[in-house]
Amino acid sequence: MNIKYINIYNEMAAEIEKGELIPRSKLPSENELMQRYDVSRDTIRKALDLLAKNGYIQKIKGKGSIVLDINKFDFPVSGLVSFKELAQKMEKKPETVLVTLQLIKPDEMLAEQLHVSKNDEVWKVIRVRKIENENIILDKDFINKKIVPTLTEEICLDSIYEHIENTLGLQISFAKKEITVEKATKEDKKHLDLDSCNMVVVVKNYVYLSDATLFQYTESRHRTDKFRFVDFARRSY
Amino acid sequence: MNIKYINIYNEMAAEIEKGELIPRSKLPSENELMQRYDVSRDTIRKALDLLAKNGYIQKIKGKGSIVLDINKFDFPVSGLVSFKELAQKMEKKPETVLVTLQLIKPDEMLAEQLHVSKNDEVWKVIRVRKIENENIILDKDFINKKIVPTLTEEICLDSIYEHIENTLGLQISFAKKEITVEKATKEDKKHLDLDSCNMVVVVKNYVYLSDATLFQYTESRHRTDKFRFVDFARRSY
DNA sequence: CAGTGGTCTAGACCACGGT
DNA sequence: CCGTGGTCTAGACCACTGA
Repeated sequence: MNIKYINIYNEMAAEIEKGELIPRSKLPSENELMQRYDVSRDTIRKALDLLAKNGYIQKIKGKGSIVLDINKFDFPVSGLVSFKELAQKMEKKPETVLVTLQLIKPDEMLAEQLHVSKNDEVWKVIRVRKIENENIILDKDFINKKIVPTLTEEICLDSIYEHIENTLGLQISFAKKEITVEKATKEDKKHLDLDSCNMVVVVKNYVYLSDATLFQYTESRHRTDKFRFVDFARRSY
Repeated sequence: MNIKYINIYNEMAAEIEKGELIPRSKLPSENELMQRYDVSRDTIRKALDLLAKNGYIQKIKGKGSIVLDINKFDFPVSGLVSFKELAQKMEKKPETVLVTLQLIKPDEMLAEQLHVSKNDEVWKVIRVRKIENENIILDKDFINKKIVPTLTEEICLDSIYEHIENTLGLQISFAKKEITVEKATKEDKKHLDLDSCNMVVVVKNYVYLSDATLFQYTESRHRTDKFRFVDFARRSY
């Protein structure tokens, strides 16, 4: 990227994560940062706004910006502590099993959820996520075939997102999530190692590209004891 | 507020919510909006950035901004569908029962969570939220007495937040949330109408003021069947 | 090509905190 | 009082879209 304020953001975010900028200490003032990076104040402000939005710093009028303690925060990063991150934190190797990969005609409900007609084709991908040989998460993905024409077993076992962004050059832009707790279905019981309680946490995810087209609907069904969602939220009028 | 871009944001957000700006249609261009509101482009862009951040619109380079369908989105607003909002959507009268209101000395864990010393005093507030005569949510609040010196039964039954913002003039700025599913404790069973499963959704909330001081730790324990969390998330580098 | 949004600049004035 | 961040302006150039 050749965008100055994003470069500055990334540099400063890295410094905070590495602990080079000490939590609770003051950041250099905007004027100082202007000189240090040799950019205009507006550019510095854009970088600082990004840092603030993502929970790295807090700006206080008349005083300055202070570094927040991201470790005490148990860092949110992406909102959802995804399967990969979860596995990394537990220092265990994640494993993915592909259960289903097929093209289907959507039923009425799915057609509405994906904003496609009943005659369009949709990829249906079902994967089981394992940690320490236990089946923890059941991922059900539905992807508009018009947007992603081909999908292979390798892509599904690796990362569908990477394929979309890197190979197809599409930009994932925003998503709407919904989290509920539901009774486990027969499908859940079949694929997951559930405890006696038979409840699952269901994360429904509608994912949009940068041109606002909906391209994927995902349902992620988690074992309750392994589920954790962390969120950093700023007030916004 | 006398801040132009926030006024413009509020006006446009209201138009979208009322349906005066039609979903999937194009917004006027930034140039047009500059003239319409008689402000600079930067001001318009700040308003549009806020709209984008909160899921009202999507900006597309080279094309324009389009209005997103917030109804299809089942609108997130504040992230967490709080007790009040939940009750409003169900068109039922919410009811709050105050179980505990006292000053305590924090134990080690709480002292760390609230960043206070063991000799400081902390308000402990426990409330039960009822809908249709069922006990749905158990709210446990711990508030730094240094920041909120007085707390009465009336305030707890109304809204602690309103008291803090309106009466004390403090600004709530950001929060960190964590959502997990846990086995119900004796306290949960005592106060909530649980089903056979005895699980609760636990929402832990660390709330900060605009000067980055932590002033409240809240634990909200929900009956699983009445819990729902909605989130709109934009990608941010 | 013209129009759009994205980035960047330089300068102005304000409200706030602390001296 | 000065230094801080917050708001606002005017103008410039770029990359992208679509005719």
